[in-house]
Amino acid sequence: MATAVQSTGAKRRTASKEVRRQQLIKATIRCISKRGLSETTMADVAREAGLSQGIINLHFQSKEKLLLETLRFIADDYKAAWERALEKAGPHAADRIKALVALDFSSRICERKKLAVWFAFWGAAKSRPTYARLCAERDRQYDNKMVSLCRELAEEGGYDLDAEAIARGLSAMMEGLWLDVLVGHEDLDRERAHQICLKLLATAFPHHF
Amino acid sequence: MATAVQSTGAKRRTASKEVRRQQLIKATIRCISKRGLSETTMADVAREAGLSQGIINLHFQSKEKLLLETLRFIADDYKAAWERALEKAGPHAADRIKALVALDFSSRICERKKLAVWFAFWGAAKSRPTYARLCAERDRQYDNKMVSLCRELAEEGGYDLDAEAIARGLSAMMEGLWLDVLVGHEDLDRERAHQICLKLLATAFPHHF
DNA sequence: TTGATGAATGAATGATCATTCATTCATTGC
DNA sequence: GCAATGAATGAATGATCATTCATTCATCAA
Repeated sequence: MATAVQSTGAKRRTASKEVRRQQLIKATIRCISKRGLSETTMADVAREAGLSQGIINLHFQSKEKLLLETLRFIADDYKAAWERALEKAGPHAADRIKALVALDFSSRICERKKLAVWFAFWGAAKSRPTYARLCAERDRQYDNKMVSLCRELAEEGGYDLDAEAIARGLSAMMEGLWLDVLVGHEDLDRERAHQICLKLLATAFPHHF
Repeated sequence: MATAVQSTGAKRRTASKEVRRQQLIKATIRCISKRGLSETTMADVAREAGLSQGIINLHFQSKEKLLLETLRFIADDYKAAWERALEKAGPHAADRIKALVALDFSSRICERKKLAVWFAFWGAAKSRPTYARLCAERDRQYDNKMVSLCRELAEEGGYDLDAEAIARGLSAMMEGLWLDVLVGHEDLDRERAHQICLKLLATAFPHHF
């Protein structure tokens, strides 16, 4: 049985499971960012993907599972992005922190479309333990990395401060700035938000930023 | 025509418009924090308030209007709380900033029930311009106050830093920490979150914190 | 006491939506 | 070609929900 992934873009009416699932998840992201999480219907997603009504239940069994897979997808996407950013960055802790901050305000990550999806899920997290678990896991891995980088920099630079507090504060600040970018604040664009984070780093690690 | 507000707690079957509206808004907050925004039905709210099906349409015309009034209510409540906190605080900028930060992590404001409501609305904001406008307005007033306090402190203390960046960064950090408190992070409670903010202030304004 | 006013009820209505499934269609191995 | 396999369709179903409104009930002024 051939489960090989078909090359995209073909006009085949049938495609492999994996191709269809990706296609539907991406359509879901577009719908959520346009309409919101609860206003997104199965029919919307199917139409957005150019497919028929029943297709989602065929591939995901239920709407709930589609939404979960969508959350998993953007979480994995984000994780892959920061891991790649760390690979590209130099070996020095300061550069690595700089790379993570720059990534969070890059056009690839900090676009209103994607932010809308994150906050849609965060907003539903309290009453959906499954979402909360996934989101918490994402945060945990990222925060751990940030904490260890800040510790490294503090030690290496001879700074006397609570590195864990700085790291967690920085992570939180970035999420808060995302919210500000999303919710309005015409005077707060990605550039300015990025600057604000660098200012925090400059007061904490004056020799390095 | 008597529009006087009835004393609360009475067992009268009928009550003034204002009393009923408050009662329904508070029931809505409880429902949203339990069930989530979109999972909250009119029947849920009416039941939670101990009243009948049709009551909400009688007092608010539509579900949409009920939700809007609920958002307006918690925004006003928050604003009143920080204005009161400022009145109680001393005249010095450092004390006033300290009071605002303490408030955000007080049990009265930083409880998962209320945070859940805030994030439910923020999560829907992208696709509901009316929510976004209300939320943005809340932030704008608060941020302005915080910026002017940080400027004052910077000047008074002879600090050489971008006071606006510190202020906006601090506001954002508090929102981000709320999210972390809400979404999981067993190791992050209100106390620890409060500490983290104070650490930021201590690195920015070392003579005052 | 009575009649008028308006608050409150809850059964009925109709709209929206997730889900199902009988059927159609494309692909592949023989 | 010719099954056989499984992807895709979309009309039909049933559940959930906001909203309506005819009716009941409480209050108060005369």
